[in-house]
Amino acid sequence: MPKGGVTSGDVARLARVSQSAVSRTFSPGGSVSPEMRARVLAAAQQLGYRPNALARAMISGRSGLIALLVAYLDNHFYPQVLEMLSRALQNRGFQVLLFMTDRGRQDMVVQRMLQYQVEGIVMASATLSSSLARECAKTGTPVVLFNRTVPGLPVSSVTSDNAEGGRQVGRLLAQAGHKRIAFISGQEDSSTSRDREAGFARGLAECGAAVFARAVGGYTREGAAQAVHALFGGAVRPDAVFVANDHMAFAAMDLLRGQYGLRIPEDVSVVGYDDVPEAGWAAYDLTTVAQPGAEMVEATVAMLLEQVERGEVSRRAALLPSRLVLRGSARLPG
Amino acid sequence: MPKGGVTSGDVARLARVSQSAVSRTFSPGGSVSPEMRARVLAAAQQLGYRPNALARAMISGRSGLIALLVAYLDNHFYPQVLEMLSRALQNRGFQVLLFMTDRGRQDMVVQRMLQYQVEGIVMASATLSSSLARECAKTGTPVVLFNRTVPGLPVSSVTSDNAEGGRQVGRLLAQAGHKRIAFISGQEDSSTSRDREAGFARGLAECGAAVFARAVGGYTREGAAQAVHALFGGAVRPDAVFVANDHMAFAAMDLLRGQYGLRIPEDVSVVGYDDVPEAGWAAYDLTTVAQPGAEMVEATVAMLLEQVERGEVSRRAALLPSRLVLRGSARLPG
DNA sequence: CTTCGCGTTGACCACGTATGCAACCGCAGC
DNA sequence: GCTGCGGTTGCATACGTGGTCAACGCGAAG
Repeated sequence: MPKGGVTSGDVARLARVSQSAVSRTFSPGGSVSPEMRARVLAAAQQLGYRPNALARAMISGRSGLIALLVAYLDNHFYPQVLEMLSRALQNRGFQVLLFMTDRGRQDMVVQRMLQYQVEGIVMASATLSSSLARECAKTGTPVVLFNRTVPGLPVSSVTSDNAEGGRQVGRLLAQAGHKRIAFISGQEDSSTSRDREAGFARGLAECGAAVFARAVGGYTREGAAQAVHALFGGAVRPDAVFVANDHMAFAAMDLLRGQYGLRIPEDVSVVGYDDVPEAGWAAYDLTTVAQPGAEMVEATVAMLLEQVERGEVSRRAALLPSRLVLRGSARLPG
Repeated sequence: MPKGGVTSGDVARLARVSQSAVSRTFSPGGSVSPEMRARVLAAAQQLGYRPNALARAMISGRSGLIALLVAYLDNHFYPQVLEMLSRALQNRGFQVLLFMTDRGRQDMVVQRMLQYQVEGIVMASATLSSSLARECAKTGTPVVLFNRTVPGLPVSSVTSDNAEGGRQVGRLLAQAGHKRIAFISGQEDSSTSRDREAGFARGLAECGAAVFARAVGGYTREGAAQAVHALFGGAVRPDAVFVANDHMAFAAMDLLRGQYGLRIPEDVSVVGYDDVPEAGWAAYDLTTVAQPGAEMVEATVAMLLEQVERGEVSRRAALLPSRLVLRGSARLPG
């Protein structure tokens, strides 16, 4: 029962070479003659040697670990992103250390990440306090906010153009002739929700329209349900709703059709945001704004790894274009 | 620019104590006098000291890392599991190292996990070759298969009672008076799909019925669509379908309603498996078999950590009860 | 006053690997 | 034949921490 402990020394002894030779054989760019390399590899193969990544990280100062912080996976945009991010980092030789925010203990989580000497941090659907950002900057650990911005922090961010996406939705609904256009927000303090709403209002204004009513959905199904009740429980109902993300839009559609007996889009148009896979499913067929998930992931990885390679944190922001996807849940202009 | 390098030695120098004292202060159970502990903590606070988890792992032989291997996150059962597993392990002081299977390079992935000295491995929706299983056993790394079994391997597994779940579905559909009951399988080589199908056939047989037709769905939406075409493209159509998981069932329902113009459950009953959140959404309202995700996660964590604590791998299997959830997508008996 | 014992502390080594440095070898140029 | 040089190799050290062991101080018991 060798408790997993075959070391470079063991390989060296079997191959009758020095431990340095083994190390050089497994480090790219090491100066090793072909015959020695062959002997070392043969011995390593025989013993089932595997370099200890932790020891390597200690001496080289490069752990190869990237921390990934996620708040929740209910919104299916994030599992998609998680999968793509993980694959991309894996292909570039990095490992993903996954953290789920435990509300309130967010600072603890970041401490744990730094204890593990992660080389970079990606925060998706999670906020970073300014004190934590400073702490990361002090240790030289680059941070990239995914799908979120926090002005004034020494961290980078990758987002899609939420304002422009919202604006296009506003123009679409106004030009389709809707008269009472409502908005269901996400979390009020999130930059995505604010930007989408601001763009939405601008798009409406450009067409001489304005927001008829608004309610807070908080990015949850329950919140969306309450928002729908608030907007549709009164005497005069909206004839169109822009919901801050698809996840809430599905809840809203279920409720509008099931409980309020409304037809979509005949009685009310519904537009979402994200273009998660379910938006394309026949049961919802949701008109929405597509976030360029793949491009956002690619930008995140590029931005993060560039800082890792250069060894210094910088503060950049990538803003990727979003795209309106017309489906059947909203009336079309003309 | 102190490149993140404040060590226990730095703290010791500032507090005018030995490095051992700092180590003892941060190791639970260390013999330290109150005043020394206070001085050390003050110095650590002042310098922003954070113990290096990698160095600690090297000397203690306990990395605190658990590898989590996932194949895909399209099926929303897995994001849920991922979130719960991650939270549970996090709360017990372990960190999750996430890996996505890159088809074909699965052995490489396991090698990487072992290089990082993970203390345990959870494989969800991913298979383990027998050679890899032996390699893990050799290093003393416990492995738990989640929602999958592979007989004959020296690894543990946690599943729900797929056979019993399938049996209940069989009885339900037979007793509801359906005459042409079809089945859409998942991946043919997966234990979940095989068990569900076997139980399903048994449940039907108990009521004097039998499977009318079957097709392979492969656990993907595309595969499910092809299966639906295969089953419903002919002259005589099934009047009930048991789909091996919810993810495919949604695709089937979309197609049956949209393309075949069938009403659910009046023209055809549809039953799924997993009880993912969308199954409860009004647009689908899917009768399905609930897998006890929370309990499965709890069992996985308990089983894995028990082996980690005891320091030896064992081969156990947990089989948790599943529960039929009656909703509106299938006719009821009587 | 001596001795014993307990609680605390520090010097030292180990974990497994990467790397600077010196030593070594062989070969070409003079 | 001697010198110099490029390519290899081994020795020793460092990374940051946990644990072992001996030393130390101090109070209590004899």
